[in-house]
Amino acid sequence: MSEDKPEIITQRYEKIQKIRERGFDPYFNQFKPKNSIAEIRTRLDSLAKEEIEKIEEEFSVAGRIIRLNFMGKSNFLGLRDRTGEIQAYLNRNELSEDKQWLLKQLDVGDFIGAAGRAFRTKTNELTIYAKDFTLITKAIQPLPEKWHGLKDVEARYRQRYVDLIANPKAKEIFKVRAAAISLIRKFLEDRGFLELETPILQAVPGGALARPFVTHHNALDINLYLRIATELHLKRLVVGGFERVYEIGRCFRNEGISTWHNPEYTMLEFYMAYADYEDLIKLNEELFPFLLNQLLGKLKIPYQGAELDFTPPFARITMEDAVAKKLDMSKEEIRKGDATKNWLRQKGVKLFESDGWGKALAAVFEETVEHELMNPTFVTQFPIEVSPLSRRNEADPELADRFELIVAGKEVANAFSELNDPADQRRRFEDQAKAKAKGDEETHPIDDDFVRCLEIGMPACAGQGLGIDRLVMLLTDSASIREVIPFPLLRPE
RNA sequence: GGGCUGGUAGCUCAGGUGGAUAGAGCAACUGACUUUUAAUCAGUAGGUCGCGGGUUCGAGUCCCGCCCGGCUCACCA
Repeated sequence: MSEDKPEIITQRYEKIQKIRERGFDPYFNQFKPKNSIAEIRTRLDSLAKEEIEKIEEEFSVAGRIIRLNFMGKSNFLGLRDRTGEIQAYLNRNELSEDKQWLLKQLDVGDFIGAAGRAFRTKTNELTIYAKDFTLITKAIQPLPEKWHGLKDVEARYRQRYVDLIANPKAKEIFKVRAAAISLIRKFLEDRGFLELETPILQAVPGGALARPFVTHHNALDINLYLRIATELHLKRLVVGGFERVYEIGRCFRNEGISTWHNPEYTMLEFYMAYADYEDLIKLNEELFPFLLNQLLGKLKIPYQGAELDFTPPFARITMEDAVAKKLDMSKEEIRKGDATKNWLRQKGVKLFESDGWGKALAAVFEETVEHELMNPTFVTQFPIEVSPLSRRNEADPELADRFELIVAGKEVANAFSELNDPADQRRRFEDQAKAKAKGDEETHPIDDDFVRCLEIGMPACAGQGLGIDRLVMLLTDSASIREVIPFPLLRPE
């Protein structure tokens, strides 16, 4: 309560003092509401004025005051709990002298409890006719302006608790997020998948190509990495006998921040024995329609001014065909690699000495085709060179039985038939090490235990990673990943 | 890191070419009001104009540097 605080804050602290002096507790915790607001609305919303007046039952609600209309003896308070909003009515003449005084101390943002019969006002608004009220929590900070809300993007993320109160859309996004994750669990568990948790702190950060965060364990005096993927541990569980296993968990990548990248993000990975990547294509064509129907009730959804059509089957194209068509190159030219590398050099894309035709193809794809694919599209048959954990295509060992699901120009899922030949896996790791030695900054580290694990024997298997945050962006028409993460990473204040 | 763009009251925003005490709405404070719901009416108060320099008789406004954002490119799942 120093002099430099805004006047309004000082006033509120003084108010709290006065409330205490008058014998009220500004942080009272013994009010137990009997009813949720949604429950009351479900019962009474459809009833007419006369029908409601016949109901003698008293309802008791608690919530945050989101609106105050005090007009002399008649006082209306808009209340919001986790389930909805309802209005309470208080007549000053029916309150004790102390409560009349306390009523005048209330501000938007406070929590109160109130009980009474229901009625409809003359404007037909369902209202709780409260004969008394209880102050539950006094708020100090005023809430943002009532009809513009909190607009300042930085303030919205830094003080998400205010954003959630002031902007209904923000709250809605996180409800959709929670519902989507819940439905994904149901979808997988209905198909016999088991959810297990694998280490976040890892000695070897594998399962993807990305720069990790480093941390240190004091007792063991070793450096550990925050996981960049769950892949290798989940496959270890498949080897151990969990033939259908998944994890929804946080992954961490020490890379740039953008509207599609947050340093920590949530990924679903699942692995399915006796399946191949074609089976996963079918599974995705069930999963996405399931989610969309449950959450939005339709398969064509708006996204940033465009329309995304999730009606299965989704489009399919091989990476080579896509690039060959886009740049008017023959597949033979792509396999030689010179044409794609030249194209990349012309575009100013950095190439490493170790890069082969596969890296070049993948880079060209990302430069040209990827961002143009709006409707969900399976891009299949990735080069082995960029797929160190994927099974080789039987007909063409230069390619992996792999696909990425691209939506709105962004990768939403990545899946493949899993490599389970330990000798091949060791060679792939060694190739990665060679590329690293030649200067490639992003390679997969050698994981000897994982090779040993494959020697124990992993059944034929397919697995997939799916970015939950990006999925929620699509479901909620959000332009930035920060909108769908409650507390996105920001520079400290 | 580059480009563009922003930071003015608790919140949302105004403040051509530099000019006198920096404005509005909401929120707040005082009062009126027995069915309001963007309540209304009368009155009051609230500001290191992101920070630091500079130019000028005079800077919210112009110049330089810095801090913190947003979009975008680069980088990257």
